[in-house]
Amino acid sequence: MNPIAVTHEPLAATATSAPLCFERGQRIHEAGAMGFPWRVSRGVVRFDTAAVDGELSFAGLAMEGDLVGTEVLMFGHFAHRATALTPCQLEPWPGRLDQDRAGLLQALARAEQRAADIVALRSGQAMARVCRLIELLLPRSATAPQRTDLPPLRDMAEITALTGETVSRMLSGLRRIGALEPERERRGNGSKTCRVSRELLVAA
Amino acid sequence: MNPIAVTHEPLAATATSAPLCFERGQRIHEAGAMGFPWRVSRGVVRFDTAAVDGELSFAGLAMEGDLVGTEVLMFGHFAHRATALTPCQLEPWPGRLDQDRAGLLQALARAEQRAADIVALRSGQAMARVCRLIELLLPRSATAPQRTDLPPLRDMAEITALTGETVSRMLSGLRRIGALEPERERRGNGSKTCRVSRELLVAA
DNA sequence: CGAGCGATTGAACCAGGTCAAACGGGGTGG
DNA sequence: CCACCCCGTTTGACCTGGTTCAATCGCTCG
Repeated sequence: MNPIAVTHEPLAATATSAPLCFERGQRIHEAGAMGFPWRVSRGVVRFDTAAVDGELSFAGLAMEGDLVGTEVLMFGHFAHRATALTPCQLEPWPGRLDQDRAGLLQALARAEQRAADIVALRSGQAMARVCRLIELLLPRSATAPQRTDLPPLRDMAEITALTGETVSRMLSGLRRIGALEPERERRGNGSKTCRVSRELLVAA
Repeated sequence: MNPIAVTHEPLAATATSAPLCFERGQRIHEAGAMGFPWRVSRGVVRFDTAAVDGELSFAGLAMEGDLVGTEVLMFGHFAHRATALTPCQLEPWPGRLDQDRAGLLQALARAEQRAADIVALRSGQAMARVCRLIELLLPRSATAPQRTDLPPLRDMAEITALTGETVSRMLSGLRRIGALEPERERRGNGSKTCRVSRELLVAA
């Protein structure tokens, strides 16, 4: 559908220097597949890992500036499945193959920060978790309009360790107090753009 | 008490090449303090970070082989408070200051693994979480006796996102079925060494 | 001995899970 | 064009696992 978006195989093989775009829900790479590391230049990426029982389960997020799949430089294949949680854009990393110590250090610090974020996303009351998640999904630039394509309920539920029903109830609550407003003009895919009021969000 | 253990200040300043030992509960470094990165050679370290409200809250774990405080190489100070969750031993990292790309890559992969572990520690039923935590605290070597100094209830509660009361009930349950057995001969500090049956643990 | 603190246990409560029904919108086939 | 289906979402009613509050215990240290 999106002419820019392509499937994993060719892009992983070419490691072109052009950034690549993915739509909400699109697979970026499969666990165990081979490829190269990426850097998220826009959007949010979801990781899933194979649990002991073989089931894939939520394992983490990567956001603007984070690296994706650095483990291929060690193990030769991706440890997690990566999916676009919001429309997002990735660029090959490192741009040049010289040893990028500073980049790695930064990635390490970011990874730890991200881990702390995720712990926070799964702690506390249901409403607070959902609000934190929405906040995380808002575009980083403060000037940008506060609107976002919310991921499917199922994703939000797995990320916050709640059930879909509970997330739905929380979203309803947010709509009721005006913190969240559905926008007309839905695109062909199931995405539902919402206008978000940051103030009401943190208040809720 | 332990003659090997020393407080944070001197060791952070010296960055000696000798490994350092900490007892259960001992502070390793404070958030915001200056110092050098470490590598955990034995035991488990707990991180706490200042939340938005200024409160310190659980943010992660570092286990055997993980790096601690690499962010000082970027920011000049520690991002988290680090505390010894079990008796543990740290060594300065890197041993030599040449660019250790492989080490950094490994650290990155480990950090992601750790993040996934922690997500797992805070998901699912209370009993399962407590069991997973205990398993994580067991010494890594398969040959070693399956015993461990359990951290204070308060720590276990914060790590698993449960209450102290619930953790206590779960531990009582594990003792009842013989998966956990308190050992006599308690040391001076509050530590309670326990014998653990891995089989019964995973069964519970 | 008594103070203090963590751990344990009990009882009541409630936030969120579970189950089930209904809704809505997009796609498909007639 | 409409009928139908599919699937994600919404909403309600009920249930329960874990929290909360509180009382007690046990150990350590003054």
